[in-house]
Amino acid sequence: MLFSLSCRSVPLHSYADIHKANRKMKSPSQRKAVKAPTIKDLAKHVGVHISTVSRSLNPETRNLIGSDMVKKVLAAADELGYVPNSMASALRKGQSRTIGIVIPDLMNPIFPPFIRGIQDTLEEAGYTAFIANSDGNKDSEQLIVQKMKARIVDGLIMASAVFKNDPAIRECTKKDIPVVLINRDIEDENISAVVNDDRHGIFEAVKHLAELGHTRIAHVAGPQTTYTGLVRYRAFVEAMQTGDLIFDEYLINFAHGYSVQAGEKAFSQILDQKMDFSAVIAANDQLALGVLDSLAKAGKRCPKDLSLVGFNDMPLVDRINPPLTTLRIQHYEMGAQAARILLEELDNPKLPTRTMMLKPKLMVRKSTTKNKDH
Amino acid sequence: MLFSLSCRSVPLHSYADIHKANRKMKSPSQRKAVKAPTIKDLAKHVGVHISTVSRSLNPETRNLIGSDMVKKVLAAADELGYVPNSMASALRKGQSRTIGIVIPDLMNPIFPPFIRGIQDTLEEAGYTAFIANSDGNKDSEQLIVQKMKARIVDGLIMASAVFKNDPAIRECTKKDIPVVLINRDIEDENISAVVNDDRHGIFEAVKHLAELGHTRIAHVAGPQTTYTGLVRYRAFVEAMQTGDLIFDEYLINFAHGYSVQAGEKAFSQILDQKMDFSAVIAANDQLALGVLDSLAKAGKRCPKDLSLVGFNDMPLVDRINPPLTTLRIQHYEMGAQAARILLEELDNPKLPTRTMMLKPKLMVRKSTTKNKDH
DNA sequence: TTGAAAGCGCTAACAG
DNA sequence: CTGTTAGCGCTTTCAA
Repeated sequence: MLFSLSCRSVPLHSYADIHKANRKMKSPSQRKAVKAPTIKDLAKHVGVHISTVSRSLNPETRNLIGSDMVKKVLAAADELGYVPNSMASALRKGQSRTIGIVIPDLMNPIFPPFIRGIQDTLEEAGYTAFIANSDGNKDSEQLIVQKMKARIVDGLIMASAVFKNDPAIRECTKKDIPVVLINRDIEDENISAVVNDDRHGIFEAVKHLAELGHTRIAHVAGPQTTYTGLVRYRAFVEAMQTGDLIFDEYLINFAHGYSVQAGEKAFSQILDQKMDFSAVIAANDQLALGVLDSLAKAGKRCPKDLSLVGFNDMPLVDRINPPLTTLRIQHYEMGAQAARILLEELDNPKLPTRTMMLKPKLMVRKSTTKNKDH
Repeated sequence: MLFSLSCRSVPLHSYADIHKANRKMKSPSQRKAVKAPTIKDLAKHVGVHISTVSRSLNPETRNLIGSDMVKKVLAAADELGYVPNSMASALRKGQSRTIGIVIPDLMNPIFPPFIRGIQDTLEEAGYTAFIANSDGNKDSEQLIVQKMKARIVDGLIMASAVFKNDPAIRECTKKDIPVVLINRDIEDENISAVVNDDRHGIFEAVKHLAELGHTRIAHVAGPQTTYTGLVRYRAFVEAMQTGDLIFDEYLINFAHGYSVQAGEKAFSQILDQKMDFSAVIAANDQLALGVLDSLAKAGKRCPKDLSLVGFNDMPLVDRINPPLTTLRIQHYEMGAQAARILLEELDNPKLPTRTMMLKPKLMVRKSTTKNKDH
């Protein structure tokens, strides 16, 4: 009953708090209905015991029952429109065939493909998912996990894991409910994860720019509190220190969030330094859009005055002006993999955890071009 | 220092930190399954009967219990980390505080805001949602509804209702489980719906173009098997037959789906007729993108040679080339309204059904301009 | 104000 | 092969 999976306001952790939050709940309605037939009705209709019906209905135990009996039961089920009550079954079996997905925000375009990948994979295994939005809030994330557990989810896929010391995750590992991280790896717990190979992506971007003759490359980094922000930043530094590139830490600035505005602000500050550089790699597409805005305000143009590479390949960035060179992440496939791993761990809890890394693909478009000063 | 520039209020995490954390990591075998405490454990811990605990926990029945008792129980619940098993409660109460959402495809960018609106509203009432994708398939939709009912959802919000004679919907009304339609109204059943005012939107678009001097306007219509496709088409015809506009049915062509490709094909066929027109309204943004592609292939340019209006205001269409004039739908608000209506019907099953219409807003951008031939 | 007891619908031993 | 029985964890009469 205490249920609300997405929480944006005040952090609430105690049991009492949860109930307080729900006090405005409406009173239950007595909906009169043609109440759904139960297994009992079915049994009566066929003239056998309910356990016979149960066994006939379950493919795993069907072999225990005479095939003509099975046929009769199935026919009756069809006739009455019987649908088993999965709550009852879940209660009895102690597993709900439900998993929880925690993401920061469904409206962020990178998440729908993740989720679709998860859902499609889960569905084949007869599982369903609850989706909750944490809005990047550590506290609400913890509350969500609590509520997910109330729903007795069999497992969890988290895309919003805070980088380190995530209490929500600890909560799960403690109770031994399997968790798979997606898009974020965490190193202080023993948990499986599916991540994009950010390092590879950044190296690809740098290589691409280097081949175009760029040597002085700036980086609008993401918040270093996020996995992607940190990993891409580190990869950038590493990549720039190889080959004939000129690494200059003053060409790096950190955005305060993954928004267009944050990108614009961060890049403006780089621009204000009046330093020499001919290309920039943004930690994601949103930031890249901000770079574009900042550039426009400075009266400069992309790619003529500056080459730009994004990260994510969000929908429509191939049609903006100029079409953005960026790294395409296998979002859907990552979701599917995460689901697969979770399913396996559900099946065999003693399985060792693993981290799977999928490579992104550089989509070369019009926002990058040869360095003319070269 | 540049680095500090990026800090939020949260501390930075470096790899060094992580390794440090790693070293003191517990071995995986230490993960013990501590099975969640039940109400029984709680009762034992406090030394009272489970029904006392149940009553103390539930705000509705809490008044029946001594306030010091309540306090003790709550404290114990907190201490043990007790989270009630909502399956058990659902089973007992015959109501799950869960609702189902059926959409064609989560990856279609118009749906996430719908869902977020629904989720946020539901959350306040202590409800959660299951989301299922029907991929526009009538059969899978019906299957989904069946599964949802197995999950004992208390109600349903459907965005994928086939326009007419939807068996899935009939199934629900038959069983008296409340349904709210979103983005699609249905005429042969008595069901509440929340829709965008498509007619208003099309009229706004036509008016806008008329004011720019366009008189011959084409329409790339959506599939007439969909609610939006049909309603927008009809509105277009109606709008064109008022004022000084020149209506010509040969300037209308129907796309076979809501995809870019379908839009391109449909518009190419209009173009092939070599007729005179200076503007086009596409039934949605995807189709509008197709129009842009078709136009480019024909060596013409927007808005110089043709003004274009889309529908939906998808993310980033304001940044494509040219920024698309389109109609912004209140997706999030529609979702919230649908949830509100469902909640009310859940609360009071005898409530008369209603249809709510939200007005879209014309976002004038660069894809429309004055008709120079005028 | 609290306790006892009866299930919600289903599954899984254990018998026959 | 099929029936009996005992719950899963919780809510809710009905008693006390």
